Amino acid sequence: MLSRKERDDLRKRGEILETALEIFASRGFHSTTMAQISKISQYPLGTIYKYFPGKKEMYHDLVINRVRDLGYILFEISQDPKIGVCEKLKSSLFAQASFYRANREVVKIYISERNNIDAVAMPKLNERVNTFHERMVSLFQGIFDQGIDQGKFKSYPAGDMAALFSDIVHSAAWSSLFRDEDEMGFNKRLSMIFDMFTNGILH
Amino acid sequence: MLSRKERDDLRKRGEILETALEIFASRGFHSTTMAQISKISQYPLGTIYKYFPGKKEMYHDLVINRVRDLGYILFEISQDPKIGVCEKLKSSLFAQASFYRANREVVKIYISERNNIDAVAMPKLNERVNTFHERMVSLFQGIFDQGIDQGKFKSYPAGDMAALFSDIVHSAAWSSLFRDEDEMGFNKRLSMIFDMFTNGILH
Amino acid sequence: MLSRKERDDLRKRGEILETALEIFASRGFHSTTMAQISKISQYPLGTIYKYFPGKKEMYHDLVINRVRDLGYILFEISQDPKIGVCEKLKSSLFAQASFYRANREVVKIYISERNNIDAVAMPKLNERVNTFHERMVSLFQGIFDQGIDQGKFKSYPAGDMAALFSDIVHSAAWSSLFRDEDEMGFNKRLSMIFDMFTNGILH
Amino acid sequence: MLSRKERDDLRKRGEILETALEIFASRGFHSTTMAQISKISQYPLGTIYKYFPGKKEMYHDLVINRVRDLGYILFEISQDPKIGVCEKLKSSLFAQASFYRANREVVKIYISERNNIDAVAMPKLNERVNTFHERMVSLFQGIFDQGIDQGKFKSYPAGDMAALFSDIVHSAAWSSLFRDEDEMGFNKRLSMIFDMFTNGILH
DNA sequence: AATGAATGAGAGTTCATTCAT
DNA sequence: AATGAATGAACTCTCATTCAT
Repeated sequence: MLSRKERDDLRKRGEILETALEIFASRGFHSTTMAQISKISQYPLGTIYKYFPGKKEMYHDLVINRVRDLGYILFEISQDPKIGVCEKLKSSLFAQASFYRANREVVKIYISERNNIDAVAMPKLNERVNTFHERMVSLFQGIFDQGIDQGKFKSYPAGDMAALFSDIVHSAAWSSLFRDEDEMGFNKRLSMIFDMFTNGILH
Repeated sequence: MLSRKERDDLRKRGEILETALEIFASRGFHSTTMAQISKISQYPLGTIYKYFPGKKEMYHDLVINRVRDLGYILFEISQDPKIGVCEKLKSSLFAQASFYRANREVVKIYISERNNIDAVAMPKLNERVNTFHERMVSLFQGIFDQGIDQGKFKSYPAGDMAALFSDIVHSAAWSSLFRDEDEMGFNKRLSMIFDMFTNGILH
Repeated sequence: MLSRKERDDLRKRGEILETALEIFASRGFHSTTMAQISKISQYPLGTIYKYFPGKKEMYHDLVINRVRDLGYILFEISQDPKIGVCEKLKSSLFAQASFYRANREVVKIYISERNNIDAVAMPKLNERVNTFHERMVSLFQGIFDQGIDQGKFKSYPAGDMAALFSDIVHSAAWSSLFRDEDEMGFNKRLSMIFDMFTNGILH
Repeated sequence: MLSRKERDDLRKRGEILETALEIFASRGFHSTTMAQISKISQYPLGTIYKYFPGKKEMYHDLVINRVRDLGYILFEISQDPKIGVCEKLKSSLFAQASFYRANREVVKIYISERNNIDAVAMPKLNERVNTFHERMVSLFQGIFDQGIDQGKFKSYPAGDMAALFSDIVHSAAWSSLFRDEDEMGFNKRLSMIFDMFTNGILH
C-alpha cells in the first residue's frame, strides 16, 4: 500500500511524462527543450529533475514503459492455449495495430528510435528498444515453430518468417496511422493484409 | 568535358561527403559536428562551407542524391518490357537489397530519416524523403496493376499490395544488413522471402 | 507596484544595458562582443540573452529608449503655452545640449547611427532613428510656423529653418561634448550661438 | 614620366577603388567583403592585396584621398585675394554642396566616419578624418578673423563662428543629397540658408 | 523541499588574409 | 608575377543542468 505522498509522486511523474510524450512526439527529441516540458506541464524544472535524472532518461522511460505494455499483450496472445497458431498471428496483427492507433505518439517515438542512428547519443535506449524488438520477434518465432510442427505452415525457417511477419505487422499498423479509416475499414484492411501474407498473392 | 578545376572540386566535394556520410551514419545528425567532419576529412571548415551551404544541406544532399540512384534502378526494372511482373517484383527486391548492402551508411540515414519525427528541424528533407518513398510505392503499384490485369495476381487493391511489398522489401533488405551472410546465403534468403510473399506461408 | 522579482529583473537589465552602453559607445557595435559585455558586466552570457533577444536588439534598445527621453523633453517645450517661440527655440537648444552632456555615450551612438551607412546590417534601427529625427524636425517646424504667423520670424520656409536649426542645435551640443567647459562657460557659448542664429553674424 | 607599367598600376588601383567605393557606400564597411569587391571589380583578390595592405587601409584611402580634393577647393577659396569675406563664405558653401552632390558616395562614407565610434577598429582613419575636419574649420576661422578685422562681422569668437558655419554648410549639403532638386532649386535653397545664417531669422 | 534563475561549454558559420601554384 | 583556394580564429547564440534561495 502506497502512502499518500508516494501516490502523489506517481501521479506527478505520470503527468510530466504525459506532457513530455506529446511534445517529444510532435517535435522530436532534439527540438524539445526541458523548459518547454516544464512550461507546458506546469511543473517547475526542479521538480522534473526530481523525478528524472535527465532529458535522455525521461525519453528513455517514455518509450520503454509504454512499449512494454504492447509486449505484455503480444505475450498473452502467444501463450494463449485456447487458440490456434493462425488465430494467434491474426490476433497479434490486430492487437498491434490497435495499440498503434491508441498510442500514436509513443509508437511514433518507438519507431523513430528503432531506426535511429543517433544511437551514440542514447546507446542505452537504442539497445533496450532493439532488445525489446528481438523479444517480440522470438515470440512470433515460437508461434511459427508451433505452426510448422503442426503442419499448418510451410517449413520455412521460423526466424525468417517471424522477422517478415513482424515487419508486415508493423507496416500495416504504421500505415494505418496515416489514414482516416473508421474501425470497420481498418479491420477489413488488416484482414486483407493477413490474407495476402498467409495465402500469397499469386493465383 | 570537365576542366581540371571542376574535376578537382568534384573530387573534394565527394571526399568531404564520403567522410560526412560515415560520421553521420555512425553518430547521427545531431551528434555530428562540423568540426569533426573537418578534422576527420582533413578539409578545413572554410573549405567545407565552400561546397555546402550548411550542415543541414549537406545531410540533405547525402540522403537525397544517393537514394535517387536506387530510384533510377527500380524505375528501370519497372519499365523493362522484356520481363514479366513476377520477375519485376523479384528483381526489385534483389536490386534494393543489393543497393542496401552496397550503401549501408546511406541507407541507415535514409531509413532513419523516413521514420524521424525530428521533422520539425528539417521539414524539407523529411518531405523529400517521403515524396521519394511514395514514388517508389507507386512504381510498385504499377507493376501490381499490370499483374492483376494479366490475371497473374489476385485482385487485392494494388495500392495495398504495393505498400506491403515495399515494406517487405525494405524489411528483408534491412535485416540483411545485420547478418554476416555471404552472397549465396543472402540470395537464398531473399528468394525464400519472395516465395513467402507470393505463395503464402500456409500449406 | 512591481514584485521583488520584477524589480530585480529591471535592475539587472539596467545594469547590463549600462555596461553595454559604455562598451558600445567606446568601441562601436562591431568591435563589441557579447563575451565582453558578459565579462565586464559580470553577467553570464545566458543571463544577457534572457533579457535581450540578441546583440542587435540590445543595441537597438540602447539607442531608441534613451533618445526617446530627449523626444519627450523637446515635445514638452514645443507645446508649452506659457512661453514664446523664441524662448521655445532657446529652451530646446539648452535642453538638447544638457541632454547630450548628461548622456554622452547614448548620444555618441545615436549620432553614429544617424549617419551610418551600415544600415544594411540594421535596417530597422536605422529606420527608427531616422523616424525619430524627422519627428524632432517637425516639432521645430511647428515652432517656426507659429513664429512666422506671429510675425516674429522672417518668412523663410519653416521646414528649411527647422532642418537648419536642428543641425545647429546638434552641432552646438556635439561640440560641447569635447570641451572641458564648466556650466557657466557652456551656457554662455550656447547663448552666443543662439544669438548668431537669430540675429545673424553681419553688422 | 611614368612607365607604362606604372600607369597601368595606377589605373588598376583606381578601378578597384572605384568599385570598392560604390560597395562601401551602399553597404557600409562591415557588410562589405573583400570577395565582393574582387568579384564586382573583376580584379582577383591577390591583385587587390597587391595594391592595398588590407581592407581597412583601402577604406582609409578611399575616404582621405577624395576628401582631400574638397580640402584643396576650400583652401583655394579661402586664399583667393580677389573676393571678400562674405563671398568666400558663400563660395565655400556652394563649393562644398556641389562637391557633396558630385561625390555622394565618398561623402556618405566621410560623414559616416566623422561620427563613427568604431574608432577602435580604425583609429588611424578616425584620427585623419578628424584632423582634416579641424583643418577645414580653421580655414573658415581665418575667414571669420578677417571679416571681424574688416568690421564686416560681429565680433563673436571666430572659432565658434567657424564651427557653426562648418556644421551649417555640412547640414545644407547633406540634406541636399536626399532631395531630388534641380540645379536651380538647389542654388536657391543654398542662398536662402546663407541668408539665414548671415542676417539671422528675426525680424 | 521546492523552485527557476543562473551558468558556460560548445554549436554552426563567416571572411580577412595568406601562399602554393 | 598573378591568382583564388585554403585557412581557422572568432563570432553569436542555445539549453541541459545545477544550486542558492
